[in-house]
Amino acid sequence: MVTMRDVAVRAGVTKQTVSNVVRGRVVVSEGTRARVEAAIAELGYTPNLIARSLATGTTMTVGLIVPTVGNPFYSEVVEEVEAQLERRGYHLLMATTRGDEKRARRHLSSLSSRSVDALLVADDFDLSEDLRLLGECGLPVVLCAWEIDPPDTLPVVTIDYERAGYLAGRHLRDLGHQRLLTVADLPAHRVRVQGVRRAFAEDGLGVPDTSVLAAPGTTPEDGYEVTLAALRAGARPTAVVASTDALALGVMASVRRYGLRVPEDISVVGIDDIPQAAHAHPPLTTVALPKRRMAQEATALLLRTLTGGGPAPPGVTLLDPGVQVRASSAPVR
Amino acid sequence: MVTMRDVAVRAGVTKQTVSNVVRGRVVVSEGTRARVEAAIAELGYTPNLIARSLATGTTMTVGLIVPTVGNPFYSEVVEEVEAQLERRGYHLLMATTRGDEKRARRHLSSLSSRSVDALLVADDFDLSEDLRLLGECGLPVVLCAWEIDPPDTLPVVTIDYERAGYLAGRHLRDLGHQRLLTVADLPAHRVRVQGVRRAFAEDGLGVPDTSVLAAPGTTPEDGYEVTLAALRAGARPTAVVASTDALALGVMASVRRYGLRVPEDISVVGIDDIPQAAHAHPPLTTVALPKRRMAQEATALLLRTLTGGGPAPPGVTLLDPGVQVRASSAPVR
DNA sequence: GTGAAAGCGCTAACAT
DNA sequence: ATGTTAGCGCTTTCAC
Repeated sequence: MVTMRDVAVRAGVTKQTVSNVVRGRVVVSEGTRARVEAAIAELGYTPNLIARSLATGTTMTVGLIVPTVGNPFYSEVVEEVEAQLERRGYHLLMATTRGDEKRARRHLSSLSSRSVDALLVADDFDLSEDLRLLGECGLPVVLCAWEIDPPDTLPVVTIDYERAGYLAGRHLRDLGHQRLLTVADLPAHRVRVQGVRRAFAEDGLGVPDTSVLAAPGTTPEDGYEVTLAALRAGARPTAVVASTDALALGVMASVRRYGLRVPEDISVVGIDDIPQAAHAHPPLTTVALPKRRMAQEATALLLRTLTGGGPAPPGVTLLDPGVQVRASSAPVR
Repeated sequence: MVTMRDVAVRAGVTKQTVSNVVRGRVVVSEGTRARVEAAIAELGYTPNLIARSLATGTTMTVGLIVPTVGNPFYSEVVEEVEAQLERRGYHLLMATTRGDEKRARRHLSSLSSRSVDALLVADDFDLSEDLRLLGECGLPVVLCAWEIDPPDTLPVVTIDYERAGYLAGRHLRDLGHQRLLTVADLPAHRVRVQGVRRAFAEDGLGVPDTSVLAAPGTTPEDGYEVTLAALRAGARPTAVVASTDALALGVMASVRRYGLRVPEDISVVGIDDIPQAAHAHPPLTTVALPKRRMAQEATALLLRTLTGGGPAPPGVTLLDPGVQVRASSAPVR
C-alpha cells in the first residue's frame, strides 16, 4: 500500500506538504505542487480515508435507517437522500429495520460509534430509551417519516399524515359519498384513519368502527383479502379509503372480483402516490405524500448541521400532502 | 468522548486489558473482567470503530454500487444484500450510478480508498479502465446483474438474460404465436431480444427488425407510448414480449387503450417478475429473474473472501431464469 | 494474565 | 512556503 510517506520521499518533501497538496487547503508553491502531483501519479497514491477520519474526527458518511427499501415510499426516500448526500460529497451508510425494533436499536448504537457523522432515521419506533445514548454521543440526528408521536427533543421532518387522511375523506365527501369503508394497516396508520373520520365528522357523519378494517400488512393482497371478505359479509360502501396505495390496488382488485366497478359502483382512494398508482386500472386517486421533499429537507437539515450551521433545533416540520385526483373516484350515484 | 484509556484508568488496568475484554479474544481473569466491564458500563464507553479500522485495516463495511433503488429489480437486490451482510455483522455503504458512468467511476475510486473491505458492483458499465485500479488496491470485487460482456478478470454472479429472452419467446411459440412484437430498452437489453429471436429461429421463424421497438427507457409510459404508436401505425402482432415487466405493464395498457384485449387479442409477456406483475390486470406472464438468489450468491462470495476463504476465482456464474405463467398470455386464436 | 511499546496513515498546530 | 512535533484511539507484538 502506497502511503503519504512514500509520496513525500519520492517528491523530496515531507508528509505535511503532500497533505497540503492533496487537500488543497493551504498554498503550495507551483514547483513543489508539480513534483508532489507527479509522485502521486507515478505511485498511484490514494489517501487512506480511515486514517483521515481518525485524524479529523469526521467520516463524510451519513447513516440512514429505514424499515425497508422494497417499498416504493422508502425507496424514493433513500434515492433522494443518496442524491442529496452525493452532491455534498457524503457517503451513505444504510441499514434496514424490517419493522424490528431490536434491529433498529442495534443499528442505532452501532452507527453512533463514530462511523457516521450524522444519522437520519426514517422509521417511527419507540426511541425513548435510545435518546440518552444519542444525546450523549453528540451525533446529529434527524427523524423523518415519523407518523406516531415523535420525541420532542429531536428535529423531525415529516408529513401531516392526519391531514392526508382528512384530504382523502374530504375528497370523497365532496363527491357526495356517505357510506365509507376504510382499510388500514393498524395501528401504524391510525392517524390517517383519524383524518378520514374528521372529514366525515365535519359534515356530521360518523364512520363506525365496523367500517374500519385492519389489514394485516400493507401489500395489495392484504387489501384484497380484507375488502373481499367485507363485501362478502354484506358491506355496501360507495367508497373505500385505503391507508396506502398498495392496499388500494388490492381493494380495487377485490371490488372488481366481487363483480362491482371502480369507480361507478365504488370509489377507491389511496394515500401515498407511488409510481404505479398512475398506471393502475383505473388510475388511482390518491393523496400524494411529499416524500422526496421530506427526504430533501431532512437531509438538508442534517448537512447544515455538519457544515457548521450549528445544531438543528428540535421540533417538528410538517409537510402538506395533496390530493391527486384520477379515475378511481367519482361522484356517488 | 470516553476512550479506552478512560476505562483503563477507572478499572486500574491498561488499555490492552480493556481491549482484551472488549474483544473477548484473549483470556482475562474473572476479577479484572468484572472491573473493566463495570467501568465500561459506568462510563458508557463504546469503542471507536474508526480507530479500530485504522489499526486492523478492516472496516466491516461492504460497498454496493447500483444504478438506482427506485426500481423493483434493484431494490430487491439491495434488500437481499443488506440482509446477508447484516447477518455477518457487516455494514452497507451504498452508492447509485443513475446510469452515469462518470458517477460510477467516482464511486469506485472513492470506495476503494480503504473505506470498504469489499465491493459489490450491480451495474454493467465499461470497467476496463478501472480494472487496473481495482486490481492494484487489492479490494475484493464481485460483479452482479451484469448483462453485457463482463470482464473476465473478476468473479461475476449474474443471470442468463439471453435465456430469459429465449424462454419468453419459447413460451409464446408454444402457444402458437408467430407475429411477434418486441419492446425493449435498447441497447441495454440487446441480449434479451437475441434470446427471443433464437426461440423463434428454432422454429424457422424470423423476427424482423421492424418488429423490435426500442423504448426510450424502462417505465410503463415508455412501453405504452411505443406500443400504441406501433399499433396505430398498423402493427398487428398476436403477442408482445417486453424486455422488462414495467414496460410490459405499459404495453398492456396501450393494447387496451387501442381497443384490444389481453390476452384474447394480444398476449403480453414481460421479463423480471416484479411484485406488481402478479397484481396487474390481467396478471402478467413473465420470465422470473432470480435476483434475490443472485444477490445472495454474490454476497456470499464476497463474504467468503473476507472471512479468509481466499480470493474468489474470476469467472461467470450464470443463474437460470424461469417462466412464470399468468393470465396475460394465451394460445393464439 | 497483564503491561509496555510501537505503529496504523493521516492532520493540526506551531516553528522555521 | 515547508518542516517539525504531536497526537487521533485502537490493536499487535513481545516482555514480564
